[in-house]
Amino acid sequence: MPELPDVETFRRVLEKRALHRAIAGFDLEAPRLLDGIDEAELRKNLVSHRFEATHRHGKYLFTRLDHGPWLALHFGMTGEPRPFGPDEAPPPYARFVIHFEDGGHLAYIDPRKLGEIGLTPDPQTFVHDKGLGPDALGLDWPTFRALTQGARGMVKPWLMDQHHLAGIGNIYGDEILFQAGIHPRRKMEDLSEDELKRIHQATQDTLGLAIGAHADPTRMPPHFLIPHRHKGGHCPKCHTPLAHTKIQSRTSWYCPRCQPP
DNA sequence: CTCCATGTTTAGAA
DNA sequence: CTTCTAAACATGGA
Repeated sequence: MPELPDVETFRRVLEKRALHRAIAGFDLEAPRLLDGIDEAELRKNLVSHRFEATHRHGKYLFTRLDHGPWLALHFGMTGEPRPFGPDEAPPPYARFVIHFEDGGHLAYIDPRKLGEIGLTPDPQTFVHDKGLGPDALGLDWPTFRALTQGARGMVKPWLMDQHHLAGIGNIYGDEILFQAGIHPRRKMEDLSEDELKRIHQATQDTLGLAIGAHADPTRMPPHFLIPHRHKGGHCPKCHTPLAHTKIQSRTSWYCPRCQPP
């Protein structure tokens, strides 16, 4: 699930459930998740401290500790934060569980262990070091247009490249191009100003509506592609059977009528 | 058993 | 140098 709307939803969960609570300790079942730090360093930075703020950039979630540094979380393909109570058992696939002194817990669940847990002095430094582009949400048209200047290659991979824009993955890349009426294999250098504008608008609208739906596919607006992007699915706008193709070894779903080549 | 999966990185081909 | 493809990572679900 973790693309920008999912991670924004996670951020709101942490904002409500993880701040200002003293950390008693943690269990780390999958040390491979650590990125650039070891368990001892993580322990030194978390234990007896508390989270005081949250921030999101693209698919990364940050929480600031009371002594300055930020915990940086990436959720891979299957990661998700999940708070649970003092008398509850940890959820399945809890790879990293923070225990608060008040008895509550915060689990980081990740069946496939493709996520990342790290520390950074601040999100700006982190974003710079990773070479991430600006956050896809809230990007204005002049900035978006400037980013696309000189861009080449297929539009879908361009949108999904975190160095251009941060936050769009395979699912929302399809959704944005569907809403914009652009075929995923169209080339950046062939897109008109009007088409780029449609992609920009669709990006803002799609991400905003998805966040409004708490990134829950069952709560997406009726004109969304997401609930239909599977075998036998039809276009929610014109009812044409959906088509799919492999782009960069990922499946892209689109409507062959609303998104002509 | 086989195929597919929301991400990122990397090797190799073109 | 850039673009594109395939695969690897680890694991579960259909």
